[in-house]
Amino acid sequence: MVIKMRNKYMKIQEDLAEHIRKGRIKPGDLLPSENELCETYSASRETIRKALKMLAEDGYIHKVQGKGSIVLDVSKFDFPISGLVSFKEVSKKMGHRAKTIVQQFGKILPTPELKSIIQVAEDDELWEVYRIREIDGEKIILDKDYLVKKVVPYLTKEICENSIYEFLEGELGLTISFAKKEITMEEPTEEDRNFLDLDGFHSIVVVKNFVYLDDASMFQYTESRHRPDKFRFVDFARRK
Amino acid sequence: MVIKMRNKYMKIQEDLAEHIRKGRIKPGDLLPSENELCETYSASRETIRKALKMLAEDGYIHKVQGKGSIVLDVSKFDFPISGLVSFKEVSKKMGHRAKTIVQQFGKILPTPELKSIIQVAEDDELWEVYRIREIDGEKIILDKDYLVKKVVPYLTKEICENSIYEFLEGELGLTISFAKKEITMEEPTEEDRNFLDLDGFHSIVVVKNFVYLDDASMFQYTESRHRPDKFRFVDFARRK
DNA sequence: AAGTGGTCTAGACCACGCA
DNA sequence: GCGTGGTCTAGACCACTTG
Repeated sequence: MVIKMRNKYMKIQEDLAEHIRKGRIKPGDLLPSENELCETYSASRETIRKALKMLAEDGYIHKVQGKGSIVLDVSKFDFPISGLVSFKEVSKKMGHRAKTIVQQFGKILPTPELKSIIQVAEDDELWEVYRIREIDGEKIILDKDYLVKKVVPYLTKEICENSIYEFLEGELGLTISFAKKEITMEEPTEEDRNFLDLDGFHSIVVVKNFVYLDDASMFQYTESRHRPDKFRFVDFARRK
Repeated sequence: MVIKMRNKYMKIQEDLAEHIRKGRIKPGDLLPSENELCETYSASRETIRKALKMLAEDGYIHKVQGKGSIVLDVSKFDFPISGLVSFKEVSKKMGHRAKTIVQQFGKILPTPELKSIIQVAEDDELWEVYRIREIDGEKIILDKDYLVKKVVPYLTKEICENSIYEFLEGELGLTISFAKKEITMEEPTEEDRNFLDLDGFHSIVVVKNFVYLDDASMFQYTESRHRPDKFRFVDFARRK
């Protein structure tokens, strides 16, 4: 178990989520009222509400004033790949035979283009890593990573073959806090054609990822270039 | 002004957001501490925290325990088209000369495929609306909408030429509460080729939208088919 | 009218960053 | 050790849905 549950409201959230996933409370039904949950978990109402708010954000329930919390059909919202999820996490979920090939690994000085994307000085070195993701024997994704060396002083090819994220968070103790993601379509470049099994495809899905640390400084830029047939992005949105 | 600000925490959130947007507090700076803000706004700490939480979710600030709330560079996060945004809202923002052509309008009985997507009975009629979106004279997007007639008893071609969302929320008083969005790439169909200016493009970005009402029942399914060169999706994500 | 969720308060203690 | 944000409490009143 990776997820720690030090806090009361997290435990409550996990417990309720478990109930919903296991189908002990059925979609369409109402959750017990907040006051009832206060008694069940021996917690104050604000604490219960915090747990319910997280469940709502994750698409487990929907709250209606004066009525209650409606349980949603979680099975409908399969594979919410929204948010920050690394390839390793995704491929684990999908159960595919996935493989990563580190195609390029080294240090570079920022090109003018990179300098405008990541906010770094002229002489701030960057790690440049190209990784090819193979699923069921086909080269599907090309990941181009750029990391600020000042923040990540140490990196090896072996680490890149596993998960860079795991290394950064586990070994280096860095806290990745938020990211901006941008999805567009592009013509495949020469590079794409060389590294990927593009067959007859005439376009590439480009996911640009701007990753920030806890102190709100950007330290990583990733360009994920996907063969279009294997790409899928799911998002759960609430109207404000 | 569309947004109502009945609540204290919303007013505080709006006020702080305004300060940040106007640059009165600069990116990288810290917001006043929560206790200071309590005094400034004569509010309790939980109320201030609720306002700050919303600012954090919208990407205005980033909170660090023991340190404070760092102001982010909002101008970096341009066009957050994430969430539920209708074509009319988007085209207004973009300032493009946009036009909508209602290509098809009528009532149908659900095909087996539609029945499995929207949960409706065999004899529940659906509105079927095809709309073509023209930007700068080019046919870029094909929107295929299916709405449950039991929920939307009345609809006209004229309404579809404007915004269906505005009509549903304004006139009918329906509350759209959440949606699941799915982005994939497909080969263009015969339909796509007929209705859109596809030129040499060999793929189509398909955005499937499953829209739910306040009572957690699905009432609309929309398939938005975009020419790939004009497509862009932006998402702001936080690591949990 | 009763019960639900939504907002707000005042106060307490904890975990973390920094000097 | 101080000040920061993070969690939790108990109680109050409001807004909304339903019988």
